[in-house]
Amino acid sequence: MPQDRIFKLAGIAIDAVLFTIKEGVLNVLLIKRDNEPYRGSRALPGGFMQGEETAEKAAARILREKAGVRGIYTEQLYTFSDLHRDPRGRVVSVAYFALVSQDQINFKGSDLQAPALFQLGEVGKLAFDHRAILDYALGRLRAKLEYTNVAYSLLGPKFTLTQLQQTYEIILGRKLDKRNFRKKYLSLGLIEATKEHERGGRRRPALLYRFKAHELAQLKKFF
Amino acid sequence: MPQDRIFKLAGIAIDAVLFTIKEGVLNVLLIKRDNEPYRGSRALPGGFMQGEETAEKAAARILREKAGVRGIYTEQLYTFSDLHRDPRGRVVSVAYFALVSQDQINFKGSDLQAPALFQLGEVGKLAFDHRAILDYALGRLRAKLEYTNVAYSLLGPKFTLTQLQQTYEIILGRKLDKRNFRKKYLSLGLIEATKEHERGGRRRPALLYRFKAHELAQLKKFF
DNA sequence: ACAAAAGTGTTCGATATACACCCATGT
DNA sequence: ACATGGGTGTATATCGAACACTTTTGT
Repeated sequence: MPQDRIFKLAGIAIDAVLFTIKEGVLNVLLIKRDNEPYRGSRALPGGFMQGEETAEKAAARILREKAGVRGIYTEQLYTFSDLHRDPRGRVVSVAYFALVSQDQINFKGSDLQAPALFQLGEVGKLAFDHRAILDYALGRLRAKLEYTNVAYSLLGPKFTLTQLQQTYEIILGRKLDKRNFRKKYLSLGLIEATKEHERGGRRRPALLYRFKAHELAQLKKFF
Repeated sequence: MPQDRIFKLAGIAIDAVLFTIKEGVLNVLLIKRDNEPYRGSRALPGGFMQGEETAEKAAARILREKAGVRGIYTEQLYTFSDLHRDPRGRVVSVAYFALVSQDQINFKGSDLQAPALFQLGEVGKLAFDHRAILDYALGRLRAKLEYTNVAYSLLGPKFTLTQLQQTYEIILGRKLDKRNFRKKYLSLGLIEATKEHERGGRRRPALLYRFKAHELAQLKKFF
Protein backbone atom coordinates (compact mmCIF):
# COMPACT_ATOMS: atom_id res chain seq x y z
CA MET A 1 0.00 0.00 0.00
CA PRO A 2 1.47 3.35 -0.99
CA GLN A 3 1.02 4.90 2.41
CA ASP A 4 3.66 7.49 1.75
CA ARG A 5 1.48 8.93 -0.98
CA ILE A 6 -1.76 8.96 0.90
CA PHE A 7 -0.60 10.01 4.33
CA LYS A 8 1.71 12.56 5.72
CA LEU A 9 4.70 10.80 7.15
CA ALA A 10 5.40 11.01 10.82
CA GLY A 11 6.60 8.71 13.52
CA ILE A 12 4.25 7.95 16.36
CA ALA A 13 5.90 7.22 19.66
CA ILE A 14 4.30 6.00 22.84
CA ASP A 15 5.74 7.10 26.16
CA ALA A 16 4.57 5.95 29.55
CA VAL A 17 4.72 7.64 32.93
CA LEU A 18 4.42 4.95 35.58
CA PHE A 19 4.01 6.21 39.13
CA THR A 20 4.27 4.18 42.27
CA ILE A 21 4.76 4.88 45.94
CA LYS A 22 7.88 3.44 47.49
CA GLU A 23 9.02 4.06 51.03
CA GLY A 24 6.63 6.93 51.45
CA VAL A 25 7.77 8.79 48.35
CA LEU A 26 6.29 9.09 44.89
CA ASN A 27 8.50 7.34 42.33
CA VAL A 28 8.51 7.23 38.56
CA LEU A 29 9.81 4.57 36.21
CA LEU A 30 12.70 5.69 34.00
CA ILE A 31 15.04 3.91 31.63
CA LYS A 32 18.50 4.77 30.40
CA ARG A 33 18.61 5.28 26.65
CA ASP A 34 20.83 2.76 24.90
CA ASN A 35 20.64 4.39 21.46
CA GLU A 36 21.03 7.78 19.93
CA PRO A 37 19.69 10.34 20.33
CA TYR A 38 20.25 11.05 24.01
CA ARG A 39 22.19 7.83 24.50
CA GLY A 40 22.91 7.43 28.19
CA SER A 41 20.26 9.92 29.28
CA ARG A 42 17.37 8.99 31.47
CA ALA A 43 14.03 8.93 29.71
CA LEU A 44 10.50 7.72 30.10
CA PRO A 45 10.02 4.19 28.84
CA GLY A 46 8.62 4.31 25.35
CA GLY A 47 8.90 3.22 21.79
CA PHE A 48 7.36 3.48 18.38
CA MET A 49 3.87 2.25 17.84
CA GLN A 50 3.82 -0.99 15.96
CA GLY A 51 1.63 -1.27 12.91
CA GLU A 52 -0.64 -3.90 14.34
CA GLU A 53 -1.36 -2.44 17.77
CA THR A 54 -3.36 0.45 19.13
CA ALA A 55 -1.73 3.11 21.23
CA GLU A 56 -3.28 1.56 24.33
CA LYS A 57 -1.83 -1.83 23.48
CA ALA A 58 1.55 -0.29 22.83
CA ALA A 59 1.50 1.42 26.22
CA ALA A 60 0.55 -1.83 27.90
CA ARG A 61 3.36 -3.61 26.06
CA ILE A 62 5.92 -1.05 27.15
CA LEU A 63 4.83 -1.27 30.76
CA ARG A 64 4.94 -5.05 30.61
CA GLU A 65 8.40 -5.11 29.08
CA LYS A 66 9.95 -2.49 31.30
CA ALA A 67 8.29 -3.10 34.65
CA GLY A 68 6.70 -6.53 34.40
CA VAL A 69 3.25 -5.14 35.20
CA ARG A 70 -0.01 -6.22 33.62
CA GLY A 71 -3.56 -4.99 33.77
CA ILE A 72 -2.74 -1.92 35.82
CA TYR A 73 -4.50 1.41 35.80
CA THR A 74 -3.50 3.20 32.61
CA GLU A 75 -4.98 6.21 30.89
CA GLN A 76 -4.02 8.31 27.96
CA LEU A 77 -2.33 11.49 29.09
CA TYR A 78 -1.73 13.77 26.13
CA THR A 79 -0.33 13.74 22.65
CA PHE A 80 2.78 15.86 22.31
CA SER A 81 3.53 17.17 18.88
CA ASP A 82 6.09 19.98 19.12
CA LEU A 83 7.99 20.17 15.89
CA HIS A 84 11.43 19.71 17.38
CA ARG A 85 10.73 17.41 20.27
CA ASP A 86 12.78 14.69 18.61
CA PRO A 87 16.04 15.61 16.87
CA ARG A 88 15.55 12.83 14.32
CA GLY A 89 12.59 14.57 12.77
CA ARG A 90 8.88 14.60 13.13
CA VAL A 91 7.81 12.35 15.96
CA VAL A 92 4.52 12.74 17.73
CA SER A 93 4.31 11.11 21.14
CA VAL A 94 1.13 9.73 22.62
CA ALA A 95 1.85 9.70 26.34
CA TYR A 96 0.16 7.46 28.88
CA PHE A 97 0.09 7.58 32.59
CA ALA A 98 -0.15 4.54 34.80
CA LEU A 99 -0.36 3.76 38.50
CA VAL A 100 0.66 0.63 40.30
CA SER A 101 1.51 -0.58 43.76
CA GLN A 102 5.18 -1.16 44.21
CA ASP A 103 4.88 -4.86 44.91
CA GLN A 104 3.52 -5.51 41.42
CA ILE A 105 6.66 -4.21 39.76
CA ASN A 106 9.08 -6.86 38.61
CA PHE A 107 12.20 -5.91 36.71
CA LYS A 108 13.93 -8.36 34.42
CA GLY A 109 17.62 -8.43 35.10
CA SER A 110 18.53 -8.53 31.45
CA ASP A 111 17.16 -5.23 30.19
CA LEU A 112 19.87 -3.09 28.62
CA GLN A 113 17.90 0.03 29.38
CA ALA A 114 18.08 -0.66 33.12
CA PRO A 115 14.56 0.44 33.97
CA ALA A 116 14.35 1.57 37.57
CA LEU A 117 12.31 3.67 39.94
CA PHE A 118 13.38 7.19 40.80
CA GLN A 119 12.08 9.42 43.51
CA LEU A 120 10.41 12.42 41.96
CA GLY A 121 12.77 14.81 43.68
CA GLU A 122 15.76 13.06 42.20
CA VAL A 123 14.72 13.10 38.58
CA GLY A 124 17.09 15.43 36.81
CA LYS A 125 17.12 16.25 33.13
CA LEU A 126 15.43 13.79 30.85
CA ALA A 127 15.73 13.05 27.15
CA PHE A 128 13.46 14.75 24.59
CA ASP A 129 10.58 16.66 26.21
CA HIS A 130 10.11 13.93 28.77
CA ARG A 131 10.48 16.30 31.67
CA ALA A 132 7.48 18.24 30.42
CA ILE A 133 5.55 15.02 29.96
CA LEU A 134 6.40 13.97 33.50
CA ASP A 135 5.30 17.32 34.90
CA TYR A 136 2.06 17.10 32.98
CA ALA A 137 1.46 13.61 34.33
CA LEU A 138 2.05 14.79 37.86
CA GLY A 139 -0.56 17.48 37.46
CA ARG A 140 -2.99 14.91 36.13
CA LEU A 141 -2.29 12.59 39.02
CA ARG A 142 -2.95 15.31 41.59
CA ALA A 143 -6.17 16.38 39.92
CA LYS A 144 -7.34 12.83 39.52
CA LEU A 145 -6.69 12.01 43.14
CA GLU A 146 -8.92 14.86 44.24
CA TYR A 147 -11.83 14.07 41.97
CA THR A 148 -11.76 10.31 41.78
CA ASN A 149 -10.91 7.19 43.71
CA VAL A 150 -7.77 6.35 41.67
CA ALA A 151 -5.90 5.84 44.89
CA TYR A 152 -6.98 2.20 44.72
CA SER A 153 -4.54 1.65 41.90
CA LEU A 154 -1.56 2.69 44.00
CA LEU A 155 -2.37 0.37 46.87
CA GLY A 156 -2.30 -3.37 47.21
CA PRO A 157 -5.51 -5.37 47.57
CA LYS A 158 -5.59 -4.75 51.33
CA PHE A 159 -4.37 -1.69 53.12
CA THR A 160 -4.75 0.22 56.33
CA LEU A 161 -6.52 3.53 56.53
CA THR A 162 -3.22 5.12 57.44
CA GLN A 163 -1.67 3.82 54.24
CA LEU A 164 -4.58 5.20 52.26
CA GLN A 165 -4.25 8.55 53.96
CA GLN A 166 -0.50 8.61 53.35
CA THR A 167 -1.11 7.96 49.67
CA TYR A 168 -3.15 11.13 49.55
CA GLU A 169 -0.68 13.08 51.62
CA ILE A 170 2.29 12.04 49.51
CA ILE A 171 0.70 12.99 46.24
CA LEU A 172 -1.07 16.12 47.36
CA GLY A 173 1.95 17.21 49.32
CA ARG A 174 0.17 18.16 52.52
CA LYS A 175 -1.01 16.63 55.77
CA LEU A 176 -4.62 15.64 56.23
CA ASP A 177 -6.50 15.32 59.49
CA LYS A 178 -6.75 11.70 60.50
CA ARG A 179 -10.24 11.75 61.99
CA ASN A 180 -11.72 13.77 59.16
CA PHE A 181 -10.04 11.68 56.51
CA ARG A 182 -11.39 8.45 57.94
CA LYS A 183 -14.85 9.79 58.49
CA LYS A 184 -15.06 11.14 54.97
CA TYR A 185 -13.52 8.22 53.15
CA LEU A 186 -15.62 5.66 54.97
CA SER A 187 -18.76 7.67 54.24
CA LEU A 188 -18.02 7.43 50.51
CA GLY A 189 -18.80 3.75 50.63
CA LEU A 190 -15.93 2.83 48.34
CA ILE A 191 -14.02 0.69 50.80
CA GLU A 192 -14.95 -1.95 53.32
CA ALA A 193 -13.20 -3.44 56.32
CA THR A 194 -11.85 -6.94 56.08
CA LYS A 195 -11.60 -9.13 59.15
CA GLU A 196 -7.82 -9.12 59.00
CA HIS A 197 -5.31 -7.00 60.81
CA GLU A 198 -1.91 -5.83 59.82
CA ARG A 199 0.87 -7.86 61.39
CA GLY A 200 4.41 -7.36 62.54
CA GLY A 201 4.66 -3.79 63.71
CA ARG A 202 5.51 -3.04 67.29
CA ARG A 203 2.31 -1.19 67.76
CA ARG A 204 -1.39 -1.83 67.74
CA PRO A 205 -2.24 -3.80 64.57
CA ALA A 206 -4.33 -1.81 62.12
CA LEU A 207 -7.49 -3.13 60.55
CA LEU A 208 -7.12 -3.87 56.85
CA TYR A 209 -9.56 -2.47 54.29
CA ARG A 210 -10.17 -3.18 50.64
CA PHE A 211 -11.84 -1.33 47.78
CA LYS A 212 -15.24 -2.73 46.96
CA ALA A 213 -14.66 -2.13 43.25
CA HIS A 214 -11.61 -1.49 41.18
CA GLU A 215 -13.26 1.00 38.92
CA LEU A 216 -12.76 4.67 38.55
CA ALA A 217 -15.47 6.69 40.25
CA GLN A 218 -16.11 10.39 40.38
CA LEU A 219 -16.27 11.68 43.91
CA LYS A 220 -18.14 14.94 43.70
CA LYS A 221 -20.08 17.17 41.42
CA PHE A 222 -20.05 20.87 41.38
CA PHE A 223 -23.67 21.62 40.49
CA MET B 1 15.73 11.59 5.27
CA PRO B 2 14.83 7.91 5.18
CA GLN B 3 11.91 8.27 7.52
CA ASP B 4 10.35 5.06 6.38
CA ARG B 5 13.32 3.22 7.77
CA ILE B 6 13.51 4.97 11.09
CA PHE B 7 9.84 5.33 11.91
CA LYS B 8 6.82 3.19 11.67
CA LEU B 9 4.56 4.62 9.05
CA ALA B 10 1.19 5.92 10.01
CA GLY B 11 -1.01 8.80 9.07
CA ILE B 12 -1.88 11.32 11.72
CA ALA B 13 -5.22 13.00 11.34
CA ILE B 14 -6.61 15.87 13.33
CA ASP B 15 -10.33 16.05 13.97
CA ALA B 16 -12.15 18.84 15.72
CA VAL B 17 -15.39 18.87 17.66
CA LEU B 18 -16.67 22.43 17.74
CA PHE B 19 -19.65 23.04 20.00
CA THR B 20 -21.78 26.11 20.12
CA ILE B 21 -25.17 27.03 21.46
CA LYS B 22 -27.70 28.17 18.89
CA GLU B 23 -31.31 28.93 19.64
CA GLY B 24 -31.12 27.26 22.99
CA VAL B 25 -29.73 23.99 21.68
CA LEU B 26 -26.24 22.56 21.67
CA ASN B 27 -24.90 22.35 18.12
CA VAL B 28 -21.83 20.76 16.60
CA LEU B 29 -19.93 21.65 13.45
CA LEU B 30 -19.98 18.95 10.75
CA ILE B 31 -18.85 18.80 7.16
CA LYS B 32 -19.93 16.62 4.28
CA ARG B 33 -17.10 14.50 2.94
CA ASP B 34 -16.21 15.30 -0.64
CA ASN B 35 -13.77 12.42 -1.08
CA GLU B 36 -13.63 8.73 -0.49
CA PRO B 37 -13.89 7.04 1.88
CA TYR B 38 -17.34 7.94 3.18
CA ARG B 39 -17.93 10.42 0.37
CA GLY B 40 -21.18 12.22 1.03
CA SER B 41 -21.30 11.27 4.71
CA ARG B 42 -21.29 13.79 7.47
CA ALA B 43 -18.07 13.92 9.46
CA LEU B 44 -16.20 16.05 11.93
CA PRO B 45 -14.00 18.63 10.25
CA GLY B 46 -10.48 17.34 10.09
CA GLY B 47 -7.48 16.61 7.99
CA PHE B 48 -4.01 15.26 8.02
CA MET B 49 -1.39 16.96 10.08
CA GLN B 50 1.00 18.93 7.91
CA GLY B 51 4.69 18.37 8.40
CA GLU B 52 5.41 21.85 9.63
CA GLU B 53 2.66 22.32 12.18
CA THR B 54 1.90 20.97 15.62
CA ALA B 55 -1.37 19.18 16.30
CA GLU B 56 -2.64 22.30 18.09
CA LYS B 57 -1.83 24.47 15.07
CA ALA B 58 -3.51 21.98 12.78
CA ALA B 59 -6.66 22.03 14.90
CA ALA B 60 -6.66 25.82 14.86
CA ARG B 61 -6.22 25.80 11.09
CA ILE B 62 -9.12 23.43 10.58
CA LEU B 63 -11.39 25.52 12.78
CA ARG B 64 -10.34 28.65 10.95
CA GLU B 65 -10.93 27.13 7.53
CA LYS B 66 -14.24 25.47 8.31
CA ALA B 67 -15.88 27.92 10.69
CA GLY B 68 -13.94 31.16 10.35
CA VAL B 69 -13.12 31.21 14.06
CA ARG B 70 -9.84 32.27 15.61
CA GLY B 71 -8.40 32.21 19.07
CA ILE B 72 -11.27 30.26 20.57
CA TYR B 73 -11.17 27.85 23.47
CA THR B 74 -9.61 24.64 22.22
CA GLU B 75 -8.22 21.68 24.07
CA GLN B 76 -6.91 18.32 23.08
CA LEU B 77 -9.55 15.66 23.58
CA TYR B 78 -8.08 12.25 22.97
CA THR B 79 -6.02 10.34 20.45
CA PHE B 80 -7.94 7.58 18.74
CA SER B 81 -5.89 4.72 17.39
CA ASP B 82 -8.17 1.77 16.68
CA LEU B 83 -6.63 -0.33 13.96
CA HIS B 84 -9.56 -0.16 11.56
CA ARG B 85 -10.91 3.28 12.24
CA ASP B 86 -9.97 4.34 8.72
CA PRO B 87 -10.55 1.93 5.82
CA ARG B 88 -7.50 3.30 4.00
CA GLY B 89 -5.16 1.87 6.57
CA ARG B 90 -3.47 2.98 9.70
CA VAL B 91 -4.59 6.45 10.66
CA VAL B 92 -4.35 7.77 14.18
CA SER B 93 -6.56 10.72 14.96
CA VAL B 94 -5.72 13.40 17.48
CA ALA B 95 -9.09 14.90 18.33
CA TYR B 96 -9.66 18.40 19.69
CA PHE B 97 -12.66 19.95 21.23
CA ALA B 98 -13.51 23.61 20.95
CA LEU B 99 -16.17 25.97 22.20
CA VAL B 100 -17.35 29.22 20.72
CA SER B 101 -20.26 31.57 20.83
CA GLN B 102 -22.42 31.33 17.78
CA ASP B 103 -21.86 34.90 16.65
CA GLN B 104 -18.16 34.24 16.10
CA ILE B 105 -18.85 31.57 13.49
CA ASN B 106 -18.52 32.72 9.91
CA PHE B 107 -18.89 30.23 7.08
CA LYS B 108 -17.34 30.86 3.71
CA GLY B 109 -19.85 30.27 0.96
CA SER B 110 -17.34 28.50 -1.25
CA ASP B 111 -16.46 25.46 0.83
CA LEU B 112 -17.18 22.22 -1.01
CA GLN B 113 -17.55 20.39 2.27
CA ALA B 114 -20.47 22.61 3.25
CA PRO B 115 -19.59 22.97 6.92
CA ALA B 116 -22.67 23.66 8.99
CA LEU B 117 -24.04 23.45 12.49
CA PHE B 118 -26.23 20.53 13.51
CA GLN B 119 -28.29 20.17 16.61
CA LEU B 120 -26.94 17.32 18.69
CA GLY B 121 -30.19 15.44 18.51
CA GLU B 122 -30.14 15.52 14.74
CA VAL B 123 -26.68 14.13 14.20
CA GLY B 124 -27.11 10.72 12.62
CA LYS B 125 -24.38 8.37 11.55
CA LEU B 126 -21.01 9.90 10.92
CA ALA B 127 -17.99 8.79 8.93
CA PHE B 128 -15.16 6.78 10.52
CA ASP B 129 -15.43 6.62 14.32
CA HIS B 130 -16.53 10.22 14.47
CA ARG B 131 -19.68 9.39 16.33
CA ALA B 132 -17.59 7.94 19.15
CA ILE B 133 -15.36 11.00 19.11
CA LEU B 134 -18.38 13.26 19.33
CA ASP B 135 -19.80 11.29 22.24
CA TYR B 136 -16.48 11.45 24.01
CA ALA B 137 -16.35 15.21 23.48
CA LEU B 138 -19.81 15.62 24.87
CA GLY B 139 -18.79 13.80 28.03
CA ARG B 140 -15.77 16.03 28.35
CA LEU B 141 -17.87 19.13 27.88
CA ARG B 142 -20.30 18.12 30.59
CA ALA B 143 -17.54 17.26 33.04
CA LYS B 144 -15.66 20.44 32.26
CA LEU B 145 -18.69 22.58 32.78
CA GLU B 146 -19.15 21.20 36.27
CA TYR B 147 -15.56 21.59 37.41
CA THR B 148 -14.45 24.72 35.61
CA ASN B 149 -15.64 28.04 34.30
CA VAL B 150 -15.44 27.06 30.59
CA ALA B 151 -18.90 28.46 30.12
CA TYR B 152 -17.25 31.78 29.32
CA SER B 153 -16.13 30.37 26.00
CA LEU B 154 -19.67 29.67 24.87
CA LEU B 155 -20.95 33.15 25.62
CA GLY B 156 -20.28 36.50 24.06
CA PRO B 157 -18.35 39.20 25.93
CA LYS B 158 -21.50 40.36 27.73
CA PHE B 159 -24.37 38.20 28.79
CA THR B 160 -27.27 38.09 31.19
CA LEU B 161 -27.35 35.79 34.17
CA THR B 162 -30.26 34.00 32.55
CA GLN B 163 -28.16 33.29 29.45
CA LEU B 164 -25.38 31.96 31.65
CA GLN B 165 -27.79 29.75 33.52
CA GLN B 166 -29.31 28.50 30.26
CA THR B 167 -25.85 27.56 29.04
CA TYR B 168 -25.50 25.27 32.03
CA GLU B 169 -29.01 23.92 31.68
CA ILE B 170 -28.60 23.12 28.00
CA ILE B 171 -25.37 21.25 28.43
CA LEU B 172 -26.16 19.51 31.68
CA GLY B 173 -29.63 18.69 30.45
CA ARG B 174 -31.50 19.74 33.56
CA LYS B 175 -33.08 22.78 35.12
CA LEU B 176 -31.29 24.74 37.80
CA ASP B 177 -32.81 26.93 40.47
CA LYS B 178 -32.55 30.58 39.49
CA ARG B 179 -31.89 32.02 42.92
CA ASN B 180 -29.36 29.40 43.90
CA PHE B 181 -27.58 29.64 40.58
CA ARG B 182 -27.18 33.40 40.82
CA LYS B 183 -26.12 33.35 44.43
CA LYS B 184 -23.53 30.70 43.81
CA TYR B 185 -22.13 32.00 40.56
CA LEU B 186 -21.81 35.53 41.84
CA SER B 187 -20.07 34.28 44.97
CA LEU B 188 -17.39 32.64 42.81
CA GLY B 189 -16.12 36.06 41.87
CA LEU B 190 -15.57 35.11 38.24
CA ILE B 191 -18.01 37.55 36.74
CA GLU B 192 -18.86 41.19 37.31
CA ALA B 193 -21.81 43.34 36.42
CA THR B 194 -21.43 45.94 33.70
CA LYS B 195 -23.49 49.11 33.75
CA GLU B 196 -25.37 48.08 30.65
CA HIS B 197 -28.70 46.42 30.25
CA GLU B 198 -30.04 44.13 27.63
CA ARG B 199 -32.27 45.88 25.10
CA GLY B 200 -35.21 45.08 22.93
CA GLY B 201 -37.20 42.41 24.69
CA ARG B 202 -40.74 43.16 25.73
CA ARG B 203 -39.92 42.56 29.32
CA ARG B 204 -37.76 44.01 32.04
CA PRO B 205 -34.23 44.55 30.63
CA ALA B 206 -31.64 42.30 32.27
CA LEU B 207 -28.34 43.55 33.61
CA LEU B 208 -25.36 42.43 31.53
CA TYR B 209 -22.37 40.72 33.11
CA ARG B 210 -18.90 39.84 31.85
CA PHE B 211 -16.21 37.38 32.90
CA LYS B 212 -13.37 39.09 34.71
CA ALA B 213 -10.84 36.78 33.04
CA HIS B 214 -10.96 34.52 30.05
CA GLU B 215 -8.91 31.81 31.60
CA LEU B 216 -9.83 28.35 32.67
CA ALA B 217 -10.29 28.08 36.43
CA GLN B 218 -11.03 25.10 38.63
CA LEU B 219 -14.11 25.62 40.71
CA LYS B 220 -13.78 23.19 43.56
CA LYS B 221 -11.45 20.80 45.24
CA PHE B 222 -12.35 17.57 46.87
CA PHE B 223 -9.89 17.52 49.79
C1' DA C 1 -53.95 46.01 32.18
C1' DC C 2 -51.49 42.30 30.84
C1' DA C 3 -47.69 39.29 29.48
C1' DA C 4 -42.99 38.09 30.15
C1' DA C 5 -38.88 37.58 32.20
C1' DA C 6 -35.82 39.98 35.97
C1' DG C 7 -34.60 40.13 40.38
C1' DT C 8 -34.40 38.97 45.35
C1' DG C 9 -33.90 36.01 51.10
C1' DT C 10 -34.72 32.69 54.40
C1' DT C 11 -34.93 28.26 56.40
C1' DC C 12 -33.14 23.73 57.00
C1' DG C 13 -30.27 19.92 56.46
C1' DA C 14 -25.76 18.23 55.09
C1' DT C 15 -21.07 18.65 54.84
C1' DA C 16 -16.37 20.52 56.12
C1' DT C 17 -13.19 21.77 59.58
C1' DA C 18 -10.84 22.07 63.87
C1' DC C 19 -9.33 19.74 67.62
C1' DA C 20 -7.11 15.72 71.95
C1' DC C 21 -7.17 11.65 74.24
C1' DC C 22 -7.30 6.54 75.24
C1' DC C 23 -6.11 1.82 73.15
C1' DA C 24 -3.56 -2.35 71.71
C1' DT C 25 0.57 -4.22 70.70
C1' DG C 26 5.85 -5.43 70.79
C1' DT C 27 9.91 -4.88 73.16
C1' DA D 1 6.80 0.55 81.61
C1' DC D 2 7.34 2.62 77.50
C1' DA D 3 7.19 3.69 72.64
C1' DT D 4 4.45 3.56 68.54
C1' DG D 5 0.93 4.29 65.71
C1' DG D 6 -4.42 2.88 65.86
C1' DG D 7 -8.66 4.40 66.70
C1' DT D 8 -12.50 7.50 68.08
C1' DG D 9 -16.53 12.22 68.75
C1' DT D 10 -18.19 16.82 69.16
C1' DA D 11 -18.95 21.59 68.25
C1' DT D 12 -19.03 25.22 64.79
C1' DA D 13 -19.03 27.20 60.39
C1' DT D 14 -20.02 26.78 55.71
C1' DC D 15 -22.44 25.28 51.88
C1' DG D 16 -26.33 23.28 49.18
C1' DA D 17 -31.29 22.74 48.35
C1' DA D 18 -35.90 24.00 48.49
C1' DC D 19 -39.04 27.43 47.86
C1' DA D 20 -42.69 32.41 45.89
C1' DC D 21 -43.41 36.89 45.25
C1' DT D 22 -42.53 41.75 43.54
C1' DT D 23 -40.46 44.63 39.79
C1' DT D 24 -39.79 46.48 35.27
C1' DT D 25 -40.61 46.84 30.73
C1' DG D 26 -43.22 46.60 25.95
C1' DT D 27 -47.52 46.10 23.86
